[in-house]
Amino acid sequence: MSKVNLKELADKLDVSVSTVSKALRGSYEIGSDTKKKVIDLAQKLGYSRNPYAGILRNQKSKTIGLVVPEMTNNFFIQAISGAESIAQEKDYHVLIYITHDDFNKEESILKHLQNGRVDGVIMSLSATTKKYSHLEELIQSNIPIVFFDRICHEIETAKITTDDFTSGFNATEHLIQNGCKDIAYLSLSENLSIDNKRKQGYFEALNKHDIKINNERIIRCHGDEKNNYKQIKALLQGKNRPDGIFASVEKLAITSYIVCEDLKLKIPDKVKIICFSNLTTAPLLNPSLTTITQPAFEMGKQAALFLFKYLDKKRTLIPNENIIIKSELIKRNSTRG
Amino acid sequence: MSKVNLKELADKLDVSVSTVSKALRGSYEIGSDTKKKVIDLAQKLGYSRNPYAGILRNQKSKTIGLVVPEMTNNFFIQAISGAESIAQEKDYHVLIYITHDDFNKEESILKHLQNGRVDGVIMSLSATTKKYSHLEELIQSNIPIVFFDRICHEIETAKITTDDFTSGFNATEHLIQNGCKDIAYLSLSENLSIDNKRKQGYFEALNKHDIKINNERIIRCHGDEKNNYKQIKALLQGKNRPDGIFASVEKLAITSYIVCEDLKLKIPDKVKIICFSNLTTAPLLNPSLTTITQPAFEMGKQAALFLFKYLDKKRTLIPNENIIIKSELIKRNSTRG
DNA sequence: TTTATTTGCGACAACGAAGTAGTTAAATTT
DNA sequence: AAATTTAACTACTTCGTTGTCGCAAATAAA
Repeated sequence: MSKVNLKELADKLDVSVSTVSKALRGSYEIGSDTKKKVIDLAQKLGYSRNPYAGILRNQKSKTIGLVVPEMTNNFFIQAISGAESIAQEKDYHVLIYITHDDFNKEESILKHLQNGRVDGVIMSLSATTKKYSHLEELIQSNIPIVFFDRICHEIETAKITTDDFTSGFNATEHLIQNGCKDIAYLSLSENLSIDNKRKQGYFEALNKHDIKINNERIIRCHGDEKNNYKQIKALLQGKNRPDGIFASVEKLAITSYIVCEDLKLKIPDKVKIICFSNLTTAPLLNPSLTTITQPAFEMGKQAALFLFKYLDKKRTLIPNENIIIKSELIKRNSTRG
Repeated sequence: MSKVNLKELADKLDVSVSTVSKALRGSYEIGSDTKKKVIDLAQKLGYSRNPYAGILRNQKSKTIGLVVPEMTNNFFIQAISGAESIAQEKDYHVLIYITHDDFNKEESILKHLQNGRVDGVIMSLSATTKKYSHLEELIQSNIPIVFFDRICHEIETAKITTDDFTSGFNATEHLIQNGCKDIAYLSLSENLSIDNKRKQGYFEALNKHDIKINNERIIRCHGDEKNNYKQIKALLQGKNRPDGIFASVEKLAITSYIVCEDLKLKIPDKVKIICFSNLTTAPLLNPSLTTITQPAFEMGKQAALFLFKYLDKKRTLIPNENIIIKSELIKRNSTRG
């Protein structure tokens, strides 16, 4: 820790600690020559305010917590960057916590945050989260939460999402329009509202085009990488494999690509693939991947802006609000008709 | 902030604040029945320790700062994850700061960290950093730094890198062995030791195979995306274009792919590409990308372990130490001979 | 029984900054 | 010249927690 504090400055200048403190924050109570002396010495000795003393005094940590399920997903990286950019502007610090899609970890992290380490939280739910009492407890501890992407409907606050239903619909319709008649949906978790909305969009599109819904085409990819690989392989190697895949998240599309390569299934000839993704290399894949690209950076930014809006007001209860930012369907070769 | 504190518990139980404090931390000084009463009430009222009071008292923030140039690079993401995993184990919190490869931002971030907000820093230098006084100042403020990847030789501390020289050599030799006679090196920044080492390895390999070094083949890709695109395009569209590209970082390889697509240059027939990269989609690119894959997660972990080793000892001066973790050359189609 | 020792707890002083409520002295008004 | 205001500064408390020291009562040793 840096050692020079107000008292040291005060002693050296033969003034009181209060005077130094006030001089440094430019109080009108201090004469301009004293002010100058203080500021000069502070500069010279490299004084720098101890943040924790101020936090204790003011009960504001100037820190927000970012709780995300994983970092190995471009969506979250970009969202984090978006939130971080706003935090830097507002002179806030960002603590990052990763739940690894594990409910217990999520719970323990939120419990850790209850004690005021952060002024507010921006978060995206873990895929295994079904109970929300830990979220309610946090809010009851006067720490506001703003959700983005994997939101929690049950909690009253601001929620930033993309148009999951519409995008799910569009993605599915895009496959249909390119000739798919039998489309599988790769689901990440039934616990997640975004997954359900995307699936609803998928159902709706099938309905519109008079394609019968086949529950066997809903693949629940809840497990780890290996497990997902197995499931997708099982899906694709059967005699009556689907001719289209709609992956609800990036990593499932990647796994599908790998399965197709291993099974020597040509994309898009034998099977077409579309997915929600923010992969920068999507255009460079073999074949280039058709994606629904979410406004991740913007979502992170918006989440931060909403949080700060209420932190500034010192309001802890954020009223319900659903902010929806549109995704974009980018057609590439993996769905070419 | 949560409102129940030690005093409230003490009042309710008719004991002193000290007793409550000690009971909660399981001190031997407190009788077991008192202890139980305190713990039960704390539980019931949802007491949770104010971290900042403790930090102020103990002069330990239990927080480390992670300063990285960017997040849009899988290497850093994985390294961050590695460091974060150790921090979670050690019950430390992680503050993340992004310099965006901007020296001024890096300087201002480090200045912010001088006041003891963090107990230590793990960092990777910005590409535009040439002066190191801000780093020295941080250490003089008793905040230890551990470097990883983009290290600073001028500062005495632990440094985690990969075998950049050898990997650079191997990468270049791999291109040569697959038939390349004229290899360009895409450099990120002359300020970075890793870049220079990789380049030295490149030189060495050229020497070994009696290929004359041509300074025009060192492409300084210092600018933004667009600029890099322009430079790489200029490199590849001339009549005497190189037949191999060694990109020192991931994003330059991506840009090279895009340029090749735009110029209709077949990889690897017309030009072979290899690069340092931790891209998960490298095997799925068109063509699959030969990479030198760095042990990013492990490097982050090691950096954290070294930092904690000295934080535990309360030692602020970390002696010079170079930890080198080997990278792996993964041969794929972009360099097929 | 007297003297040590242990047990169980409380009072109090940090930690560093900030701000309230004084307290002088000088400047201004009456 | 007395009364009032203002300028410039200081003392002290607070934030919540920790830990040292001290103190009494209970227990053990002499």
